[in-house]
Amino acid sequence: MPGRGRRGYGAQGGCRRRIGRFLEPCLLLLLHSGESHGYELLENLDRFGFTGNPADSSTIYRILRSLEEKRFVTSIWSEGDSGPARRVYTLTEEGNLYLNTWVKDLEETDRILHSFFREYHNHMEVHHANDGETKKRKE
Amino acid sequence: MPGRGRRGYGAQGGCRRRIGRFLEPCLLLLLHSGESHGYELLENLDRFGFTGNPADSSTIYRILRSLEEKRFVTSIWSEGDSGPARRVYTLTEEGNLYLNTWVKDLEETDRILHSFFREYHNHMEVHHANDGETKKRKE
DNA sequence: TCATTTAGGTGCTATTTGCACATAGGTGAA
DNA sequence: TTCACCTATGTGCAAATAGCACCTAAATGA
Repeated sequence: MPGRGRRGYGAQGGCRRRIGRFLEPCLLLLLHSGESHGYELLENLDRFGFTGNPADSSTIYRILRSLEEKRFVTSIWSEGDSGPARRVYTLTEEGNLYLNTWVKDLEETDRILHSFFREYHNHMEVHHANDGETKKRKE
Repeated sequence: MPGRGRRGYGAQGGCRRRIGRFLEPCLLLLLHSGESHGYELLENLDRFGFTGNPADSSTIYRILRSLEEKRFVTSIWSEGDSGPARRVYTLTEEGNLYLNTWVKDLEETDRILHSFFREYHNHMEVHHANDGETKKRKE
């Protein structure tokens, strides 16, 4: 394999395939259903089957701000009929496209994850089969 | 919901469920098959269905060192019959247990990922159905 | 001799995240 | 009316992670 230890790696930008920032697509999907604000989104994240709490509220607010910087959402302040003012976010057309690329990326992540499970179970099957043989030989 | 925006979140350590450091379980699994060194492990990572290259070599070497710090692997220098010396890693019993907890964690990640897909396809189905109705009304 | 392969590493920087904490309006009970 | 609590949005800081550029060095072969 040519010069693998040195540099290069194809200059495609490396392998960023992981579920860091996984909350981002969750928020985008929630916003696809209609505009909402941070605190409400935080509560609705429960739907995504996180065990326990999905994230710190600061993370949610920061992700929403970064989405706005990237023009994937817009926001306006809204004086509600009760409680303090809310920053209400709306998904943009670009945000919708971004959600689609996230989904494709997560499908790829899913494939990689399952190839790990395949390797794991395959190996463990053989491993345990060998265990059995060892036991047989010992008998 | 009580004081969700403030602090707390159960003090269980938050939600770290993601595939950051996903290479770690891959390396552990490879080492479960038998001792190996960094460069060889790098080549064998291909098995895990990464599209393109899995990672920078520096990442691999650093993960292996951190695994050793945590006593999940041990290493010795080995003067091979060809090429420069290699640092050969061996999985420990603790490392084996750590691999098992990784697998459980990844299975949970898989569940969360699929609950996202379920939400997504569910929502998009309804969304497109509504599109259809809108079109009908326009006709 | 000299480029290349094999092998293992360091330094720097950007990003992400969790935790603690700040701020502030609204609501209801004592 | 005071005070606790809920709703709502944020900042500051530290640790972990990862990519990229770069360094070192032995072996190999043209």
